[in-house]
Amino acid sequence: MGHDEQPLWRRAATHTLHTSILLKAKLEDRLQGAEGLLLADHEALLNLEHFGESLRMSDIAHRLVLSRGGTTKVIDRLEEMGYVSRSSDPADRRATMVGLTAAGREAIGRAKLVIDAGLEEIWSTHLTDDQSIVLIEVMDRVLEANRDWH
Amino acid sequence: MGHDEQPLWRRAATHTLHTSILLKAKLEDRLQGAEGLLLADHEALLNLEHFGESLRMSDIAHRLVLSRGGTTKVIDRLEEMGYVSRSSDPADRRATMVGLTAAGREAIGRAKLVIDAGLEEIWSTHLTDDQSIVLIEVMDRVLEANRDWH
DNA sequence: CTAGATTACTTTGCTAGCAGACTATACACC
DNA sequence: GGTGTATAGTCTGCTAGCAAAGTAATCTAG
Repeated sequence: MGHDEQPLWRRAATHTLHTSILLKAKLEDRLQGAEGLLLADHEALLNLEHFGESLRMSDIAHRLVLSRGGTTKVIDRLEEMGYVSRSSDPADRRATMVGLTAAGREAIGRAKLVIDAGLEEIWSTHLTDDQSIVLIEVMDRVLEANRDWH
Repeated sequence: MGHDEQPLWRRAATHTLHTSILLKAKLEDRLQGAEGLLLADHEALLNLEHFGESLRMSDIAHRLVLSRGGTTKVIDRLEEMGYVSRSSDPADRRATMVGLTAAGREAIGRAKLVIDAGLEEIWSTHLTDDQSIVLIEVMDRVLEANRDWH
């Protein structure tokens, strides 16, 4: 075994890919079990919380790196759960504004506990601060360099 | 902005998650465009290449961290493309052995070029060797600690 | 040797998300 | 104004993958 001659960055890339696919599944499983939310749902709620609580569909799509159709479905789900509400933008009647409801704000609070616990269990005991800093740097840089894709 | 008080490992975790979701999509898009293969297909082929070229379905499922049903579909696809062939294990007739065909071996060669080019474009210019080593260490450790899940 | 339990795989029904078509509104230029 | 073009969102198939039920072969007890 191990007659591979892979450059370091390639091994880093494949390890990162494998690990994060598994962990995404694990985290999503937790969140869905506890709150009936997908990670995409949670991200949408977080974005609404952070950015004015009233975003247009296309803004949400862009922030979630999701197709327009996918975003429609995410917001459909959240609206059905009573966590967000749609309203028409009077200034541009093509646009749909999405806002958090009170129930949505409560859901964020509960979800945050689940996510934190999950991430902590998965990651915290395995990461030193130095390693965390490297990860943040690298991921930021790579994300920025590839964000425009698609 | 940035009145967040998140611990470092949490930011590292979320950055890693976001980045790798995007990059998986980008890489898969390349591979599918060039060879009509999904990453799961490619992983299956690689596993067949590395481990004796004849694995049982359940071995493949385990290695790909995929459900049994999902594995059936992956192998269906690859068989239809002529890259693998199924045969019954004479020693245990419940089992299905999957083997690479010559065309499958060629496909691996072509896919490797696509994957390498994609990974290189995405990662190589952004990773120093030191950073790569940190990533490999961390991802290995985290994967190992969470592998048993599911 | 045969009844029940286990294992290996496939099939079926479901959900998430994409791509592309469609509708409605807004803008630009004549 | 009117006409062409771009944009916002939704709708309609389609695919990947899961979970759970179904089938077939093997093992274990008695």
